Amino acid sequence: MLRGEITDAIRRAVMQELAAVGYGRLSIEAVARRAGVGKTAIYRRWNSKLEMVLEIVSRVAGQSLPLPDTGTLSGDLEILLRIVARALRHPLASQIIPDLLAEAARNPQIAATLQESLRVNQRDVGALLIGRAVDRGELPPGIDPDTAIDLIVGPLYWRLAVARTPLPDGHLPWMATSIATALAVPAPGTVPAVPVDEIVDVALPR
Amino acid sequence: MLRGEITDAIRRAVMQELAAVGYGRLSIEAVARRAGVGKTAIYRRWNSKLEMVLEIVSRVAGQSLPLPDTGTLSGDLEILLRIVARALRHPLASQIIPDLLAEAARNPQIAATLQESLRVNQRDVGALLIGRAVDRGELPPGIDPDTAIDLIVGPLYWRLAVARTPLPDGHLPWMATSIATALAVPAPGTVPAVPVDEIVDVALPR
DNA sequence: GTACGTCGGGACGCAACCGTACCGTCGCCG
DNA sequence: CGGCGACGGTACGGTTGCGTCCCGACGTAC
Repeated sequence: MLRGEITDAIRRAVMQELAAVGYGRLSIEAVARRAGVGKTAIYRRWNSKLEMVLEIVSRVAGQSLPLPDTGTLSGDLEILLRIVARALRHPLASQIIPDLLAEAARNPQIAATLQESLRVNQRDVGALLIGRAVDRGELPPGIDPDTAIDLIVGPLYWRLAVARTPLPDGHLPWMATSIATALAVPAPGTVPAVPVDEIVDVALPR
Repeated sequence: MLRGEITDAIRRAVMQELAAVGYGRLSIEAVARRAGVGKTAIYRRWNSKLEMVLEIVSRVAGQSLPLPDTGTLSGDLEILLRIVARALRHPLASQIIPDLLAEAARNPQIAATLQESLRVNQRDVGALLIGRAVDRGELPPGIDPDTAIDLIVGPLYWRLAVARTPLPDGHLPWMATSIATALAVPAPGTVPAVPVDEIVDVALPR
């Protein structure tokens, strides 16, 4: 019988170590040291560093969140933004999430796990919000959920997890309405307004 | 006299190694191996792994890009988005950028360097675009450059560097106009009365 | 009270890398 | 043509981590 308190201590230590040094430099010995635990206790539970991290992280990330219907798209968006903002402000999460996402770019297993526990969830949330808005007549039908998620999560993620600039008070409601406005922009005509290919070529030579 | 060809080979190897294993696991020996070079040649040029990476990366990232005036905000945005999209699609850059940004969250030196070579540049670009748009009457004055950057770069960065989902054809023009629309959403509370000084500051960034 | 299994701790051989030092070679500059 | 210096290569001692094994100490269930 593995003792649950020990397992919890290891889990906690992995999250802290992950935040402190990242996945790349995470070592089993450091985790054991931080948890006040023998290496044996870890190897008794997981077979490898990858397996351990994936199990622990996906357990945390896999929780689905309730999204109440506020009656307006921008209201729904504001709630979602608040949830995301709170998550991204968490000292551990704000370090671990970008780190693992970067690692996912080179490790298919991590990518698959995050895909499953994060992205699928997200996509459903996006589809839900849009579905409601379409039903209310706030948005035209036919919006791509992926595109919507880009607009909704992208700016906030950039601000909090990449630029790491603090958010002014009362910023989220503005962001919500401004995203709602952007989502309502209809798909473009076939011809782009400006021929820019040559300019781009000049700016970034091959 | 250090031989420039050797320096170039090392630079190239560092970028490749950075993309392959990330900063955390980057080792001098692996760089030397990949570059076909002795460790001596590396230590003769830089004192540490951090110093080496910072010098090489900031040299690449520090280039400022010309942003022609297309006559409309969405046109300007589309050019900027194309440039960013091309950069984020570059196989090396798309791995290195998220990795270093994640690392920056825990290493102040990396954060400072990236801040200087990337973010400052970006902020100026944002201020430039907005300034033009305000002059044309496309946007109300008083928009925060940081906020604008969030909306402009966030969705695309999320899509290409985080979610890593391919971009549908003709997506960027839509994204540009939809971002332009979002930027025009007035901030809650402070719509009309903006001091002239701020307008000038936004329109003509120093 | 006895037996079993987990516990922390320590030691193992192996591998990778650090940063330095010392080679003999080779190419450039004077 | 001679010398200086950067070159690749190799070896060094030291550190860190791997994954495994064994130990004596608990504690719990029976």
